Amino acid sequence: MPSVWFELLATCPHTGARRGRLHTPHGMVETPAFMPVGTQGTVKTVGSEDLEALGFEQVLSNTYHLGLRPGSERIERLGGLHEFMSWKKSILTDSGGFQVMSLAQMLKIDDEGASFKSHLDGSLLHLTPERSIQIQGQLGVDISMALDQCPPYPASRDQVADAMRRTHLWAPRCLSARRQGQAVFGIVQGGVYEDLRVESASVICDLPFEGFAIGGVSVGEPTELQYPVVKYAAPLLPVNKVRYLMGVGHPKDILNAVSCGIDLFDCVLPTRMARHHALYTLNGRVNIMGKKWEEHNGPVDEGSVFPQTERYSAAYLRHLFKASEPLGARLASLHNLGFYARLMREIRESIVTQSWPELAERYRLA
RNA sequence: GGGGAGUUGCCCGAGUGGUCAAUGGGAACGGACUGUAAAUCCGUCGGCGGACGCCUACGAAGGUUCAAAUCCUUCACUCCCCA
Repeated sequence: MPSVWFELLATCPHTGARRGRLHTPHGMVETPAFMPVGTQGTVKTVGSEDLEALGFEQVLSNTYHLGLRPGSERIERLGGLHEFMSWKKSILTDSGGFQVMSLAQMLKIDDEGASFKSHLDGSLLHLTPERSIQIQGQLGVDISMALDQCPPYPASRDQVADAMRRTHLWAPRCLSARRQGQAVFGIVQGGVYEDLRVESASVICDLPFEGFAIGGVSVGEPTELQYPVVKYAAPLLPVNKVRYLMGVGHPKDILNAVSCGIDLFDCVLPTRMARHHALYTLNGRVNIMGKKWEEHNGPVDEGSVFPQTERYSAAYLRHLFKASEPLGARLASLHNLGFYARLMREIRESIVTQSWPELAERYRLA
């Protein structure tokens, strides 16, 4: 048995939704699942004990950022990333592929790899597929992502095809660079072009990865373009392996993708929105800085989510943000992560109880 | 009592004759954010009207000038120094 494997428990008869379990060295992840994003080994403003209390079973962290600071060798000497951030459950790391896009202006890329000029001090970080996998191995995470080239949106078909070709070139090199027992997920590229997605899936899914991801979405394309990609790309991935949609997304995007057969998600939205004073509720996103909350002496979201945040009034939360008190960002982060945790829990239940339409209706405004 | 500095839009603060409804900050109000260089970025911010514009504004009142936040006179208030 490989260190990471997927167990499909049920499939929704009406949609493509799947209920499953992702088994990792640091425990089981009930899917569909959402991973909070902890780029620098921390889900901003919340601690590992909070993530446990919220019920998350896997977090995402980042190869590029941790490789640069404090360095993967140091983290390895300190006992690995789990030990470093005192997180006992599963960790998946992004390979740095997203930074190939987001930090493109300080990057040189060729078939060999990507050379970053560090955003911290200008020093050079050479990220090859081998080095990316090596760093993730040193971090000791449960799941490493293959290094890919994630093209931005908009990008020409030629650029997308070129990024895909390079991603395919790198995929086998990632597999041969892994440590004994290191699980690696492959990434399908191809942008918004169906034929490229088909080609990419056939290449990537032919390789012995432990799981498969759809990359290159949620990079700025409109929803009307993202949904079709997920719809035709998800079924191209093996049924018996976990399917991960990278970087998604809004609650409605997650609902859509689950119904297309996606099992795993990550997104900065709940935590970033929280720091930008936006709170998720079943009635839509709320800007807690808004004047209307000035004297609202009750929680923003009645009947919400995380007891630790429900005790605080909207007026108080607004005040914390107005006064730039860090507690505001923290409470809002807990609130939003609580919202996402509940969303995923209800998604999992709905697949089993076959109450998908009711669920979709419940989150209609979210 | 004598000498000096000052009073600008919600606040701080530039501006010393026309290009000023007035630079910059902050506050306030609104918006964006999807594998995090993001507790960030963008917009509005005297009133009315679509733009052009008109009205009211730079302590108060008068004056000089084609033209004043800017120059002169008086008054009010604030701060500093010397007695």
